[in-house]
Amino acid sequence: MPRVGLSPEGVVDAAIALVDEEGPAVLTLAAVAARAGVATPSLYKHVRNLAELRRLLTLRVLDELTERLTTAALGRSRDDAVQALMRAYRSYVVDHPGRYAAMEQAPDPDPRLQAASQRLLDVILAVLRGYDLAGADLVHAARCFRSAVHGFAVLEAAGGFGLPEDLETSYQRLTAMVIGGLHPHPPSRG
Amino acid sequence: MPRVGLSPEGVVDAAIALVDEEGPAVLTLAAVAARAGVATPSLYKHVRNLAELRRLLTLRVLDELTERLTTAALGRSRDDAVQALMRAYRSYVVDHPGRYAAMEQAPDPDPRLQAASQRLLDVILAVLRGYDLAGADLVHAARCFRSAVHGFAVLEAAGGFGLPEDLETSYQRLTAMVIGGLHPHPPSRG
DNA sequence: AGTGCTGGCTAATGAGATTAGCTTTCTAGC
DNA sequence: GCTAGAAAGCTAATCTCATTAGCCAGCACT
Repeated sequence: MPRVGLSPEGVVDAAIALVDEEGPAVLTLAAVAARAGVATPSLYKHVRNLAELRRLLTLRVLDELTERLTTAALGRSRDDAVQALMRAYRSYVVDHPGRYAAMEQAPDPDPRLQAASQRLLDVILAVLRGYDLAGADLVHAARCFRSAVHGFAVLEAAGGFGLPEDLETSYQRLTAMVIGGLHPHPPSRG
Repeated sequence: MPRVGLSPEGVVDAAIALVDEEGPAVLTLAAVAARAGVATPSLYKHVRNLAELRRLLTLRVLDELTERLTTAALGRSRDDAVQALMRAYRSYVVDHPGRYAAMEQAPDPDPRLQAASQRLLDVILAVLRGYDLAGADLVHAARCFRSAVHGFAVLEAAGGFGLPEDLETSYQRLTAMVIGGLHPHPPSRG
């Protein structure tokens, strides 16, 4: 039997293609093996087990996302940069909803994942530092940013927005809300 | 063998207790059966299958959440109500992170689930109507609210906020951000 | 041509979901 | 109290999938 020439990256490629096409629920070693043209046990020559494959998948997605965010933020600052970041984030999710939904949520002690999360966070922090934020305020702002953006992403990727109103418009409102939250607040009228 | 006196509700109770204690990953029929003191196949007398159990779990969580939000919003309006809603939402997640994380995300055609989602949405819409929002604007506002609140909830329930800064403070900032987004915007300074 | 590593395979084990079919416990009605 | 039938449990069996063990061929380098 001719060798397929698989590699850890190739296995992740197959897994990514799979979840892109059929959603995160069908991510099994059996399905990945079938798509890679190989028997299931052969995958173990490249990845330790299913959990590891999930981890590598998450890593890949985090890196792709960071790449897009970095590119989008380059040469921009403050509101302009926040807007670019948010646009880039959603464009990734819209382009690859299955991939985004397949990402692991639980915190993972794997240092590669920690590093990837940190890189993603760093891009966000770099942009937020453009406002006069420091220390704890910067952390709180980053959490607010992530909550809004990730919340929208999860809901959209999972098909959680049922109504027909335009999602692009909703996202613009969300963007305005986030940007508004980064500026000093006028007195509220209740 | 004496009957355990199980019921669909009892099975869901066991599943809830399980995910509360050990997280969403261990939700299997085998584990639920063990906790209920019954052999795995016996569960099929009460729920059609694992997917159905997940659905019932989600339904239960949605209803509990709606109950809390409804109580919190009663007698309040506008910023006061939004604040109460958000506080109640997070308190539920903090009280039962496993339960929240175990909820199904994918849209489900089951009419019971659709109805439960609608009830939850209705509470939010009722509060947001206190601002001068109508039609599409109301929908966009509700989506922003859900994104922020659900995003924070998911990240917190999954342990996604690694840094030591106070989460309560972060959530207050998020609340301020959401409320700010519901008021007319002052001109931005970039 | 020879050797060793590597990637692929088959066989086997074990968990978990699901189905079939049997048995026992309640409950209602007599 | 006695019994028929439904309901609720159980065991046995099947299927899918993850994982491990152990075998064999292709490839790289001598």
